[in-house]
Amino acid sequence: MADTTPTLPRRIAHFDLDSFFVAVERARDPSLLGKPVLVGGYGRRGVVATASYEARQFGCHSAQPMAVALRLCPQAIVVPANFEAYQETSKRFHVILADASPVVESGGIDEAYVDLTGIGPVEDGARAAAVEVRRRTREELHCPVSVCIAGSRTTAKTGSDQAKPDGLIEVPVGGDAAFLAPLDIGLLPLVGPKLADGLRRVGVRTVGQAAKLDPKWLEQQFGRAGQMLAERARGIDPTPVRAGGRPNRSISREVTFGTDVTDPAELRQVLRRHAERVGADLRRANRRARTVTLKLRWDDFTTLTRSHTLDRPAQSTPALLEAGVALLDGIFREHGVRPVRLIGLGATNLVEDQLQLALEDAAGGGPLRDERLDGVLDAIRSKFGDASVRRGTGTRAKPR
DNA sequence: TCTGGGGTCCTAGGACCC
DNA sequence: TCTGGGGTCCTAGGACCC
Repeated sequence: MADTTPTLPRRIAHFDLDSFFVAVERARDPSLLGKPVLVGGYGRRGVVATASYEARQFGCHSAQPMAVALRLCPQAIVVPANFEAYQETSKRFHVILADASPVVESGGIDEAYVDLTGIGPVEDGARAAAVEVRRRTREELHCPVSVCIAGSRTTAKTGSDQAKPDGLIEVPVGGDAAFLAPLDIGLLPLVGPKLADGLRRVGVRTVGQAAKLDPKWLEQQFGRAGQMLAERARGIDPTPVRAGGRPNRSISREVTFGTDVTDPAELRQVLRRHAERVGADLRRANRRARTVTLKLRWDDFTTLTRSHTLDRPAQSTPALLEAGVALLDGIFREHGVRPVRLIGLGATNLVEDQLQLALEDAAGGGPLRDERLDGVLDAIRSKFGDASVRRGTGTRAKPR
């Protein structure tokens, strides 16, 4: 039997908070209003996380080395990032969005997709909802937010960028391709520096020009990215907005040292901190890692990763640490000991936590004992802070 | 000028199995 | 004795995103 339900045209909104970190800092300290502000790392190797529009006038932008930004705009005020504050404001932002529609998918700390299909009157319900979100975000959070309402995620996301700062764009139903056509190809999500370069080499500068290329040829040249580009350049993107998003596929920690580190013992200590944090995240999420990945960046910026898939999915700090240390030792055997700029530890291949009792656990030693201890340490840290307690190095007397 | 930290997804080669 | 093709998993690296 044919479905005779009239289908409403999809109305997808993408909301994007304008220079979000700066906006939060200004809500905390209004003296920053109207001034060039750089939020980011102070240290020698710091980068800009967010630049205020006043600072952008001087050529400052995010991901730029702080030293470069300050050369361009010496009068800029540098504010270290307060992630807890941003997380808190982000949470309240998502509550406002949830009042507009049940279908909200976070796209990061400062942006979200909202499916507004069928919200309010057909003619202007989506727009009215977006206007209300903008009003509340401005009044309750003191954050300007730009938005685009369109027929797909790709168009909405591209459009919210065009709406900045503090603007609203509504692409008429069926008008996605026409809206995208004149825009620079690099503005389309999926098209980063490499793909944009490849496309420009064959004379493609705008989205409209990409839409005219043979999809088969695009796929041949650029693989899956080319295949997706062929569709999205034509305004085709049926990807749904998933309420609540999806669970993480990986959990990791990494740190760049202010000064390169060569001492393996010091690196192992940092790895221990990483393992504690990754492990705590895993346990909080009730997941286990099948694979552990070590990431290393030498002083010359070459970056390598080594991973190991475990016999038994792990969650405990010692299990993660043991795998990480073995991988680190392997790299040193392979390359010799060299100055390290960055070290990271990641957990991937995550699975649901299903406790499997093995004989060695029943005997009272082994992984389960480690996990009970981790649980105690997690509880103490959540009460008294991260630095309050640390595992002794001798909790497992391991024969070598 | 000298390059953060947290993620997602894709690719490609080799091992291994049928 | 020599030679297949397909599927899946693992690993390393890279593009891309905020």
